[in-house]
Amino acid sequence: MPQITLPDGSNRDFDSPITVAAIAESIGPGLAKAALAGRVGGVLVDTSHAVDEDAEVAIVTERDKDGINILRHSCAHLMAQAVQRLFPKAQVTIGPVIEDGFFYDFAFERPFTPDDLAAIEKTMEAIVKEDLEVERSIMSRADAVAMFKDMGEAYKVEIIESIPGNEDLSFYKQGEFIDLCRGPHVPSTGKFKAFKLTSVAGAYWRGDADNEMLQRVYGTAWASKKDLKLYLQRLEEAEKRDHRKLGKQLGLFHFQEEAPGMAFWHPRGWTLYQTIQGYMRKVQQDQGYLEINTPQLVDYSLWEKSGHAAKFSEEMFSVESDNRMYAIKPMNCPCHIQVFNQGLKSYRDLPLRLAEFGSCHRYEPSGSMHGLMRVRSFVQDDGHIFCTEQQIQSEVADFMELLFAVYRDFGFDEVILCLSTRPEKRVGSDEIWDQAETALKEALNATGLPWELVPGEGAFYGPKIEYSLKDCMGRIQQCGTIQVDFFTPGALSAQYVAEDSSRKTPVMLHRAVLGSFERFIGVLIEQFGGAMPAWLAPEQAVILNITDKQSEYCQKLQESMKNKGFRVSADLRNEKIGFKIREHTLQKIPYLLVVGDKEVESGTVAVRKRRGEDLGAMTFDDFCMHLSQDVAQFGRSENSPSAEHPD
RNA sequence: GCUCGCAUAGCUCAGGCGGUAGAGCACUUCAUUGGUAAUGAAGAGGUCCCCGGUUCAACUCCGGGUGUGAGCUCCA
Repeated sequence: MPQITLPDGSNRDFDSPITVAAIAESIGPGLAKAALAGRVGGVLVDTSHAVDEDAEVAIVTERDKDGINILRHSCAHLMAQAVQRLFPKAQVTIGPVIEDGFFYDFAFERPFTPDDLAAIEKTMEAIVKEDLEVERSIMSRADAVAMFKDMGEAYKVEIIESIPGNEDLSFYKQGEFIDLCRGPHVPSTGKFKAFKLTSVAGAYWRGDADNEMLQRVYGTAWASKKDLKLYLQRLEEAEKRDHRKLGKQLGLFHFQEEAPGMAFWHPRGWTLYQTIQGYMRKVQQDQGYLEINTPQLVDYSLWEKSGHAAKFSEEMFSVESDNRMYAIKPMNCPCHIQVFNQGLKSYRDLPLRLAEFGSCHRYEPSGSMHGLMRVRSFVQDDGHIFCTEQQIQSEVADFMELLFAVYRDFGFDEVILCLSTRPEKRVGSDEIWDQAETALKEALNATGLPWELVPGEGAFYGPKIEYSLKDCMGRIQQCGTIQVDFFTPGALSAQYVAEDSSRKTPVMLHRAVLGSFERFIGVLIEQFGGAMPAWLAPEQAVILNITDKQSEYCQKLQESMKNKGFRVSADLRNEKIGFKIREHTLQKIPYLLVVGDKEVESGTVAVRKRRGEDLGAMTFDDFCMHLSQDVAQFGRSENSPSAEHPD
């Protein structure tokens, strides 16, 4: 005699166990038709699920976020069915939901082509028209293995054999297609209204590069054609913010074949770069860092001692000269230890914070390179803090504070935090690891922000926190990091004299706020869609004359602003004002200063912002004041990307 | 590194089922001195990524390479 409580608090009594579908029917035929699944006591179930005791029940439809995800998950099954109709030899593997869509991995004798995708999509539409019922069933492991073996589905057999425990498994069948799946799923294949297959790519079985490569087909599914269209438009908009595209349009940098993965910075891009570096130099000085500089080329033996050669020799560029082997430095820490090792250090010298804008080269796999986000030549705002174990906690806390202040200045409010803890292969005692992991955890908890624990992914020498930002396509880009290192200082003989006169090995904290300048600038460009806030804009203002008559006055203004430290140019070409405004607006220059006879007479400039906002005429001094104030507030508040979104 | 796609003027892109190519913008010259997102006219500009092969003939077809895009793997 189940009593069902609906989300609005009302109760319904039923004489016997009742399915979610029947509950929906009892509420109304419209809801019954829209029902994709149910939520019983907070757990998602199929509409065919029978409720046999008192429970809170909600009907899940496409208006529910879970409903959309179920739709996407079922759409992956729909696609798998279509693939097997067209290509009976294709084997199914896994097909999960991802952000905005789904994918399914197939094992097939040849890769799928774009034409295949179109055919698969057509077959999917046909199956939707067939409106096949989706039936859930339970099978024992033995029966399931036998069935999939019989079907020639070797991967499914492997999946079942790798699932621990002995409980029965659930299956979903629609027409001739059956798949092992936890569910829930939509009640029938007629429920799909809008989907699209978006791309094919290779993907390793079980994510292991030693395994065979499968064919992964990506798709997206929505509650309506309109939602699908909006999604595709959103993608198009995001693509306009692509830093590679904007880098070209705004003349910031370029890449060319002769230097794969290495940027050529142009005047404007380099101005941006230098502005950021100058800012970081200042904030680090304020935090007690001492800036140093170390060689690009260092004898290979140092990398052997530090342990890097053993692990990364394939990814290091090397140079032979004078019968000596050098590596182009892939990181700065061994060099920083050399600086530390000069002269005898006392515990009184600790913590010693060394910083370097260190240029590094790494031979990244060709397929992993991506614009500025993943390059072979980059500069880190690198720093190494030499300290005692007791100082770890406060140093980590200070670093976190610095990092968040910097990110806020750049307009990043959303930072993804991950803690990677001890891996199986590691150095150092468990007590020291406990201490270091606790220090990092406490620093993370102190932020009050959510963070993710990634067990076993720490470096062999210590745990680490990674700070990531999202790019225009929602991909996660790791920028900042702090890592506790118990190993490298000892490996390179770093020591200090302790209070009791004994020699001790310092702990080293590797840390970077921005990480690679290249990657950070890539993310920054995408964050602002190229419309950099005034403090970062390579050109903060451009002065435009109406006719030749005002040229001299414009040049005087430009000179005066340059002397005040602003980045300003003058466009004195014989072009119409509308033409010039269009051009500099497209270049996303924050302020356009129009000067005609009126302005010359009154000593003013007519100020227009890049989004078209007209600030009217103001005296030249007032404008300089305005710009100073804008610069002073960095990327915060009114300069946030949402307030200053381009176009 | 792996899978699939792409590579044509400075940029963005057309094009031809094999007969050495085109637009818009940019550039140069001339005219125009015009008040808030494109003034007009003329001109110049290409080893159709590179190396092989097939062919009377290859930018086009085939093979290899390089770069690049999406994804996978990796990321000290």
